[in-house]
Amino acid sequence: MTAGPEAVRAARGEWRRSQIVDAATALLSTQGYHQMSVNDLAQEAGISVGTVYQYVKNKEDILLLVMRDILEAYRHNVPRAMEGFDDPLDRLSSGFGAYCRVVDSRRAGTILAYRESSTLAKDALSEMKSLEEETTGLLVTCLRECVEAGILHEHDSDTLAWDLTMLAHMWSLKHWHFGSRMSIDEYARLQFAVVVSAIIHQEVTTRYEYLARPLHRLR
Amino acid sequence: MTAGPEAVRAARGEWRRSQIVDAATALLSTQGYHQMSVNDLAQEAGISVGTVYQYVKNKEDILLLVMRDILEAYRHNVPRAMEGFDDPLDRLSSGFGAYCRVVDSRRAGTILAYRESSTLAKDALSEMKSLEEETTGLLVTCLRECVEAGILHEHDSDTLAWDLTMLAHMWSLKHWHFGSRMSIDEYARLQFAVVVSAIIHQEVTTRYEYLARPLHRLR
Amino acid sequence: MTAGPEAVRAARGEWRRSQIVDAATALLSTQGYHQMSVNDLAQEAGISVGTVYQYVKNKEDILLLVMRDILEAYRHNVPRAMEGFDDPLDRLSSGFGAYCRVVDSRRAGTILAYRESSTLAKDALSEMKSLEEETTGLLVTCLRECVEAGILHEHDSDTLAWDLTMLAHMWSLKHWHFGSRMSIDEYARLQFAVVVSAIIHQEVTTRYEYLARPLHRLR
Amino acid sequence: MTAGPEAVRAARGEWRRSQIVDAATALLSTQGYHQMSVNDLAQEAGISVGTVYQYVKNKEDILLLVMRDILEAYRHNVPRAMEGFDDPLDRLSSGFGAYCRVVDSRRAGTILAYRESSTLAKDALSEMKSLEEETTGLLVTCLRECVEAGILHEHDSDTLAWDLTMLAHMWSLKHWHFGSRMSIDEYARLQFAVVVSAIIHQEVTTRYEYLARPLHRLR
DNA sequence: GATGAATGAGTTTTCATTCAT
DNA sequence: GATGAATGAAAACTCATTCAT
Repeated sequence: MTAGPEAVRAARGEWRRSQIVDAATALLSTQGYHQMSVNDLAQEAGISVGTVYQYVKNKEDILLLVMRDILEAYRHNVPRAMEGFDDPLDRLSSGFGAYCRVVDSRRAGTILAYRESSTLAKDALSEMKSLEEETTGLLVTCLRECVEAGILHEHDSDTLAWDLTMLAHMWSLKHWHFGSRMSIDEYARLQFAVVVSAIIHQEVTTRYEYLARPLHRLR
Repeated sequence: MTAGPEAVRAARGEWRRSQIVDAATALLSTQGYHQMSVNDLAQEAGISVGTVYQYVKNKEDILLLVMRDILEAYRHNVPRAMEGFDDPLDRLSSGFGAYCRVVDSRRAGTILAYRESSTLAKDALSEMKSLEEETTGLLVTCLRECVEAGILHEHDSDTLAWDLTMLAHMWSLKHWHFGSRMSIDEYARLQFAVVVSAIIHQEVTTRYEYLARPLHRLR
Repeated sequence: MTAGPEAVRAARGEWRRSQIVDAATALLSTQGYHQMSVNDLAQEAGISVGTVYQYVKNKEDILLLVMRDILEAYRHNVPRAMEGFDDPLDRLSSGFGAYCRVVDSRRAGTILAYRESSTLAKDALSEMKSLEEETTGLLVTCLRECVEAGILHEHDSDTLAWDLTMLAHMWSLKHWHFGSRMSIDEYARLQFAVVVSAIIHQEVTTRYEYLARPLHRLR
Repeated sequence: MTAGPEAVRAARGEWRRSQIVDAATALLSTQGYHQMSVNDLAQEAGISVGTVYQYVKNKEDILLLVMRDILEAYRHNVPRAMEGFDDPLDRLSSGFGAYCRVVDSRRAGTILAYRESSTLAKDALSEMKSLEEETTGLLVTCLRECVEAGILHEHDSDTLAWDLTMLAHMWSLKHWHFGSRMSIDEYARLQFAVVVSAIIHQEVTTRYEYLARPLHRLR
């Protein structure tokens, strides 16, 4: 069962592109996008400039590849982590935890997304935004379900979903502060508790203590 | 009482530098630091390139000037807003509000700080970090005082202070989302409530309802 | 009578080279030599770059092939058109007509010869020049025969032969002007009349009216 | 009477641009446009690349400058040479002579116009064409006046004007042939005679023998 | 002190050519 | 013989910085 030549080509393309993404991520974490020359990138990736341009349209395309890689990781891991939970707050917690773990696994890339999104052309930027909104949308939905289930108070779900997202990103953005003080799982649990305890119904706090235990009892 | 020639020089320097900061801020809000050429900047400022370089060592120096301008605004406005309150939670609320208003008044600059910090040289970067920590430190102190006063539960004050800072910055970072939905004052009040209601003592909620009213009653 | 393997190889070579010339001619008519990449050429020819380089030393070689193709067409068609005429002016007219028709059939190539001759290396250039002089030489000879036959006045045959050549090329070079106004045969007849009527003996004008009818009676 | 700073700037611009045109003409006469790198050009002109780009938008702009220089020379010299003649055939002769002398003075540029016109963008090309047509138009008008004055037979003035133009250009295009055999003035007289004697009225040939002496009596 | 023309190192991108499969 | 991915030298162009006026 031999694969056709297009399959081979596609596979090589994937491989090359991942080489490029890896090298770019490595370089971009220590320097800015503008500081990184394509020649440097090629060297880091162990290939020639010409080869880079065989798999990438522009330098901007490299950025796009890196950012798409992160956003795709969200899009893949977050929904998967939310499957199989009947309780909406459990679901939310699991989703947020997954989100944080993706952030942790691509810290450089997350920072990049903040730093360089203005570099992207109009349509690339809106592609990125809609990918981001897709994942945030899952959190919004889940928050609404918690309200319907009587777990959380009526509130501005949009804002709180963005708060969760932002606090997850903060793990990257302020990693120089948090990295040495706690693990990503502790961080996720802590920040989840901050947001949720602000809106949880008094009556169910005990039931969900394992998720959103009052902060003063977390440690 | 004539000022010496050095005083004249210093004053002119101040003036020129503020011209430069203003022009840079204007340009940087629509384009990145790397997209902004020093020629553009000079034109925007209405002076010549040569003059720019008379008051600035580098292009990086311009960035530094702009960022320092913001951080100085924090350093000046936040403490001033915290003066004259006996109650530590009132003080915290007022400080956070001031912080948010500075963020609002220099939205472009705030984004800049995230985008371009990697551009800065080592020592410039740590100067910026220590300026930022100085202001965050005020919030940390205040949170501790709230704990001592029995208003807030014992908690990780560092983390929560950074949460407050981060959520303030979020007004800039996600302004495309929030800008059209609420005013900066509503935003400040909302986010303050989120963080504080997570750790406020049950017994004092009523007393501080004007500050940290449960979210479901905020609107 | 089986052909030896070298014969097979030579035949394949011919075929490949003609593929290349055809593709090159097609591309060169819409874009310049420098704008045409060897990859484009290979694609147009339906073969791979590697194969192109198996039958061609350089990119310049491709240019040479195309130009040689035109000059060979002159070398082949012009003498053939001049065969079988007793009268030297008839012969000249037929030769010039054939020359014009070759120009018309390879308009792109003719322009190319003007555009890109500076691209050719020294020896390639002189090869081209001597091929061109070979054909022009036929016209020179014929003009001289006309003089000997008492049809044309004594004149500078070299110059007039080049005039004829140049005016033939002009059909390509200014095709945007002439293309829509007359056919190639009308054009050939017109220009032939211009040159010949300048030197024809008064006494024979009537005899040759079918060839070099005074311009004012041409239409 | 001091000139304003804009005047100074404009003058410098003129000077720089003429430096660039001169250097470009020199290089382009020995190599093609594509072979000429902007770095080479700058070196030849004795200035830096940066300076070149301060006075020129693109590399294509350089080509444009060179070609415009020639076409402007036609536009200036040809009408001037045609002034002050009552007789239209005298006028035509003088205009053609001037045209040929411009060709001679910018031989490299004339070849360039043939070689590189396809390199120009659409609108630049049509600017060039209309400049060329402007000058050719003068010849067309003059030919028509000769017809009206009963000097020349009714004929296709457009075609003959282009023939004159083409034959003038030929002095550049085939200079390797003609350059060593005659002067530009002899050449102009010869080619003028070729074209005109094809259409001159029998009755006036004697009158204009100084202009269009039958070719067999030219030498 | 102010100006802005000049500089040239450095960046992105292309493409002729090679060579392992 | 045929393929086409890989190469890297070379080109156009930019822009931070300097310095003569």
